[in-house]
Amino acid sequence: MPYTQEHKQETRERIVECARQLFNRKGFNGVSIDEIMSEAGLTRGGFYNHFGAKEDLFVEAIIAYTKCNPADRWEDVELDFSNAGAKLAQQMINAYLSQRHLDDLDSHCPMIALPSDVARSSPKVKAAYASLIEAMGGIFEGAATANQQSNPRKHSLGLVALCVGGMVLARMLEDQDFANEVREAARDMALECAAPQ
Amino acid sequence: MPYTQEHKQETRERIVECARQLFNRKGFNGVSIDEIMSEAGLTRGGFYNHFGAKEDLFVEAIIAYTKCNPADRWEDVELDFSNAGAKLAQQMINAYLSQRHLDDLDSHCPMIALPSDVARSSPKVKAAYASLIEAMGGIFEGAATANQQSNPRKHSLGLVALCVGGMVLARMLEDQDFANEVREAARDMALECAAPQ
DNA sequence: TGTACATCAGTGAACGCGCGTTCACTGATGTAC
DNA sequence: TGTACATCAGTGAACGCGCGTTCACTGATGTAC
Repeated sequence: MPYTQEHKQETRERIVECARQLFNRKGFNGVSIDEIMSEAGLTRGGFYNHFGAKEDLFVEAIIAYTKCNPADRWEDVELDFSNAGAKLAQQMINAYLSQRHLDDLDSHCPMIALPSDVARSSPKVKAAYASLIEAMGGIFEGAATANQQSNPRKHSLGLVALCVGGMVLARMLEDQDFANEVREAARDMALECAAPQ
Repeated sequence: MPYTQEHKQETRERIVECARQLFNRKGFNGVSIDEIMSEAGLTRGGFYNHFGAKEDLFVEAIIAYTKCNPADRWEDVELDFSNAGAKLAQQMINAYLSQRHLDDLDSHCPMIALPSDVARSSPKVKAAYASLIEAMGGIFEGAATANQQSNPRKHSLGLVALCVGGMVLARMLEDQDFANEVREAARDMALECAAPQ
C-alpha cells in the first residue's frame, strides 16, 4: 500500500478546508475546482480521487463548518458555556453581529456567505444548513430557558433570524457606514430581546 | 422610423419583467439570456438591442421591483398608509413574513431571493438593494416615530433585519414545517418589537 | 391612394471561453523477498 | 540491507457542454412623394 491512509485523509481535509474558505468568499459558482485544487497545492485531475462531484465538496465544506466548535470561530470572544443564562446569549449575539465576524470573509458563518447558493442547492446541502440553524438556535434556547422565556424555542429561532438577517443585509451593502448601522441595529435589537425579562 | 418608440419600450419592459421573475426564482447564474428572451417571446440575439450585458439587466430587474408600490406586492394584504403608527408596521410584518410571500418565488422580495448574488455583484446592483432596504426601513421608521420609539431609525433597521433574516432562513430549509416554524418565530418576535411601548 | 425607400427591432448561426469531468499515464512510496 | 514490484495519489491533456456575446442578415413598419 503506497501512501498511507493518513496521507490521503490529510490531503482530503486540506481540500475541504480550502474549499470552505473559497466558497465562503466567492460563492459556489464563483469558485472553480481548478482554483480549489491549486489552493490546496494540487492539480485539477486529482479532485475526483477524493470527491464524486463539485457539489459533494460543497456539502463537505459546510459540514466542516458545522463541526467546529462555535468557540473556535470567534477566537477572541470568550463564550462561556458554563453560564447557560442570558449572559451566554449576549456573548453570542455580540460575537455574531461583530465587525470582526462581518469582515472575516474566509470564515464567517456560511448562512451569511451563501444563503441563496443553499436555497437553490440539493437536499444534502440544505440538511447541513438546517443543522447549523439548529445548533445556533440550541445555544439561544438554553439561554432562553434559563431566562424563563415563555417559549424558548420560538424565541431562540427569532434571535437566529435576527442575527443572520442583520449580517446578510450588512454584507450586501457597499456603503460601510450603512452596513455597520444595520449590523448594530440588529445587534442591539437582539440584545434587547435576549435580555432577562 | 419603423416600429414606434413605444414598441421598443414595451418590449424592453417585457424583458425586464420576465428577467425579474426568473432571477428571483433561479438566481443570477441560474438563468440564461436565452431563457429570459424565450420567456419574453423573443430570441437570444435581440437582447443586445436593449441591454449592454446580462448584469445590466440584473440591475434593471431589481430596480423594477424597487419601483413598484409595496401595496402591489402583497395584494390581499391591505397596507394602510394613512395610519403611520404601529398598525402599519404590524401589517407590513404580517405580510412580509407570511406563508404567501414565502411561497411566491416569482415575486417575493429580492432580498430574500438573491442575497448572495447581490453580495458578490457590482456596486450598481448593491445600490439598488440599498434603496430597497431604505424603502422598507422607511415604512417601519414612520411607524416607530409615531410609536415614540427612542431611536426610530435604528429600531426600523433592526426590524428589516429580522424580517429578511426570517425569510432567508425559511427559504433555505427543505423541511416545510421547520421553515414555517422559523418564519413564525421571526414574525412574532418582530410583532413584539413593533408593538407600542 | 399607392409605391419605393429607409430604418432598425428582431433573428439565428457562429465564436470563444470557462469549467466540470474523464482518462491514460507517471512516479512516489510501502511491502515482499 | 538492498532490490523488484505493486499500488494508487496525483498529473495534465483533452472532451464536451453551456452560455455570454457578436454579427451579418431579414423583414415589419412608418415616412416621403
